[in-house]
Amino acid sequence: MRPPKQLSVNAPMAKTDHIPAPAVKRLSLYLRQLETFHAADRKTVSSRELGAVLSLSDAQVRKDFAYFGQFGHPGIGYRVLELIQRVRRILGTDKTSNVLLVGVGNLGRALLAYRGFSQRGFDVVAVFDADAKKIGQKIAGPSRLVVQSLEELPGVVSDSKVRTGILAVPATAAQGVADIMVAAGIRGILNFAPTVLRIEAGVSVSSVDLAVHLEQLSFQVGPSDPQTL
Amino acid sequence: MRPPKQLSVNAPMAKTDHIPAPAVKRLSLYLRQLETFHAADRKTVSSRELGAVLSLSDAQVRKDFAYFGQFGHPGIGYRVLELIQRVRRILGTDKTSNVLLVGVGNLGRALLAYRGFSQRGFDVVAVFDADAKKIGQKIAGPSRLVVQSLEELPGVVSDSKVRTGILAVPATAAQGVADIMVAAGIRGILNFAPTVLRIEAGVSVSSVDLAVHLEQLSFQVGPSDPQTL
DNA sequence: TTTTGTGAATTGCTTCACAGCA
DNA sequence: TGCTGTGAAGCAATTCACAAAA
Repeated sequence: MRPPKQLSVNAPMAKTDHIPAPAVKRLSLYLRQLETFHAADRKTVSSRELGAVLSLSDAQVRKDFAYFGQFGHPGIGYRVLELIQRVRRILGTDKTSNVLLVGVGNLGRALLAYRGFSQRGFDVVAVFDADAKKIGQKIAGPSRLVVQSLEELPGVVSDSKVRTGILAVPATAAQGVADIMVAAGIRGILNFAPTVLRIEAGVSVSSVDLAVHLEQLSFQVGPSDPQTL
Repeated sequence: MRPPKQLSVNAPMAKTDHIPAPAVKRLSLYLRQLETFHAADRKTVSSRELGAVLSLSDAQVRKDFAYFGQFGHPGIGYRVLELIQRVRRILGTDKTSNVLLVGVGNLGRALLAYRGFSQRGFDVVAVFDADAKKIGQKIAGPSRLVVQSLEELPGVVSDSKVRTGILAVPATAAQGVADIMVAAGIRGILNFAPTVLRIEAGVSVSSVDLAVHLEQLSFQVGPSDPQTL
């Protein structure tokens, strides 16, 4: 299955045969764990170790990386720092990218205060809200962001080359704001509103529904009232 | 090297042969959509319609429900209200359940203000933080909650029959707090800290890593700088 | 040795297609 | 007719197992 495809100075992401979505999801988890290993000064790690921490088989780990090229060193394992850099490149987070946020309610403010985004290469460069009372408000913290009107969104997208937007508005407003984002040129939306967005093909949507996660737990934990039908 | 296989789900319904995890996930999405249909006064819905909204095949929808029993009516479809009730029972959200939250930072406050939880049958009955300065603070809103010390957590768990906890603390504190939760009898943890929790079998964990979702989008959208190595 | 990378085998999930019922 | 429920088929993802490399 592998033609003599040496990847040295070539092949940025050449082999996009077809990558399972679950593998891409795990890539983020590997990256996070690799960064933990790096912080602990580990130089190399084997597929077995990395898998054990994440409750995955060693074969799973190796196959996931193999979708993207040759990353490991037989007899040694994977070099932590090298693998971090290559995974970041695959995910497109090796360079910081600009994102915008719409919806400065409780959730929006929490997301703005969340340090994890900038640590992982995402920089919130503009904030919008539909509520006229919020426009002009300064966001607490070092960001110096000021809440802008939605009307200014298209201009910001083209000026700042923003490709990704975070949607933290009520469910009833989500579709309308999403339409504005897409029309302005946004190519990916991280949606926190508990509703289905209808979006044209070519634009990616990732939805996070907090209640859904609690329901999944509820199912796994089982009914508190074990009999009953 | 096999990942641990826990989960001894005690069968609430007769036919708990083995249910695919993706099917359970979709159940939450079906429920949300059914509630939307109900709000629009729809009395029945076919697998085709329900699937179309969620971008799923009709067969997928029927098979998912079939894992749990006979829900539909040939020639009619599914009765919306009846299906809502049965899905809620399956997920264990037909009766409100008590949950607790640890970590009253930005994210924790946003989660406390999120109405979605109570709408879906979850009631946050207690809030904890490790920071002595926060203990005793009242939480804004109608809940009348007061931030408590972690030392009081075990008592609250047994008194209020809390089985689920939301973890909204920094990554460095997450494992320690999780251990306290588990020791106190918590059976399910919704974890917002970007770290892997090591938890004994029999306790479920669902992790939400906000940065991971952005990374997935980043991969799907592709590099902003398409050439380059 | 240890450990990767990968074809082959296996497991699991989704779709197909149709019997049966309203 | 319209639609569900379900075995069978098809496809996708995971695990197995081993050659090759250090």
